[in-house]
Amino acid sequence: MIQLDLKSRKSIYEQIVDGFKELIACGILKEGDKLPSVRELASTLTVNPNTIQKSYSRLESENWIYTVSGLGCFVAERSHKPDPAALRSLYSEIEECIMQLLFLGVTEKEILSKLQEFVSERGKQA
Amino acid sequence: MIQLDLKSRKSIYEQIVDGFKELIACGILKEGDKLPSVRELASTLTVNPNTIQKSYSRLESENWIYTVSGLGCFVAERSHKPDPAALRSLYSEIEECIMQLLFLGVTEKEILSKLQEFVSERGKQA
Amino acid sequence: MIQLDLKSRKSIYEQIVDGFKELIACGILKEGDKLPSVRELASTLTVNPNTIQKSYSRLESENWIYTVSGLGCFVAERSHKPDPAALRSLYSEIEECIMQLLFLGVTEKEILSKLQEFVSERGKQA
Amino acid sequence: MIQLDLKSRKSIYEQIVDGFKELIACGILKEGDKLPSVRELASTLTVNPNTIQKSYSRLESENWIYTVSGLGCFVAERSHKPDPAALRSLYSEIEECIMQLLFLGVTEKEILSKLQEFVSERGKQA
DNA sequence: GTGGTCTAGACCACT
DNA sequence: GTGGTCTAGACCACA
Repeated sequence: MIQLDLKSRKSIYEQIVDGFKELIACGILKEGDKLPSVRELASTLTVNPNTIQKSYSRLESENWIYTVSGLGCFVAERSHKPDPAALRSLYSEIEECIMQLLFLGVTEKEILSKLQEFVSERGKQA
Repeated sequence: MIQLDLKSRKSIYEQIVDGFKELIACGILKEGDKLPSVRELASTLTVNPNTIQKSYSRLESENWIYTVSGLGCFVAERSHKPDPAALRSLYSEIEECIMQLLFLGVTEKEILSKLQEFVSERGKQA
Repeated sequence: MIQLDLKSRKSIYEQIVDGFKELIACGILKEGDKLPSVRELASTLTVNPNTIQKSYSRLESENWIYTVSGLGCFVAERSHKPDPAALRSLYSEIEECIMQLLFLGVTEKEILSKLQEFVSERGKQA
Repeated sequence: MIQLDLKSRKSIYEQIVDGFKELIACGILKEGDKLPSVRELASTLTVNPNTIQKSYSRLESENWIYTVSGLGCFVAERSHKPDPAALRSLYSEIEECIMQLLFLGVTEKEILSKLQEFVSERGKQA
């Protein structure tokens, strides 16, 4: 379900957080679905339970999942009043990537067509 | 020239790296321009020279600048054979951001218009 | 009668405890009224009976209800010699909240008007 | 600076979080002040550094402090656009306390005078 | 069984 | 020196 890359500069818990965000955003995990238990995921990823725990509590504090203690963690409902700070941070991350693409010599046209492709592809899934 | 934000989650050295990337990508710093010396920038930003040094090494290893020992650091020429791995990584980072924006409820239209704005803005400068 | 919110950070048993405290404090449940049986409430709320049992024990230990074995749980009489330690703890909890509200930029006036509203609203019900 | 009560039902890290919130809200710690280092506080409170770390990262995610990695943690500036969810949660906590005070037999008048006292006292400090 | 907290002790990146 | 991450292993409260 989630692929870890130990060589990555991203920390393990961050990879897990981003992995779940992706699964949720893609619709593979839907509202109300149960996430694997902390211990279970820890053993499948051969990672310490504390690390999973950290990932889950981060996801919870960012409102991607909610926790029912004693039962497990579940995908939260899609917020319709997104945190503006989160949006700003996502946009600025994209902006920086675009800047670097342009510098690396990719043409405006190429970038735009690729981006449109992403948006329409993902848009369908949602 | 470069604005540091201590409250940012980004480390200082990373902010400096990204700051220079932006200056170069924007065309404010052009091919062959000399960067400030390590000591000079360190005192301007009231930052440890080691931190500046680290930023410069990183920029050099990513081929944004080159070092002439004894003279200083200079902006490298814009590559026209971009590293395909770098491109892929940039695109996938953007893709993930887009996916999250869509999940957060931003419409395809909104995203696309914002992206076009970024691209054309940056495109002019370069 | 009692609304559970699984997404709440509060544990289920705590929500039940607080729910009954509210019903009693509001006067909806009056002195001597019988609470639903453990089994009954468990099935209404689709919750494990152990959880209900725990809530009831907690309410009893805090003197909100009393148990007649074989008959059920009943609302206790309103104490007129409140435990001073309990009062102190409640006041200090309020004090801390007020302090945080002030820090968050809410004006004294706003806070006071809101508090008066709470008190008079609750006061009527009791 | 911070008093731990091991008997409290509050977890240690939560007591530390609330302790710092209080110090900041009271004005004892002002904007830009440095918090004790993780290791230092850990040894003064004879608590594991991880526990302090958790407290600090919680305070950071709630925007009470900001972190400069390699330098330390500092009190953030007072937000003027408070998180409405935070306000709601503070108000509802107060409301519940008031409800219980009323049930315990404290009169409306007593409560209100006590609350006014709190507000005006704290208001002066800020 | 679930999540949550805590300790002990290690290692890394950044300043 | 600073904070941040990770492991190993324990214990608790809740369902």
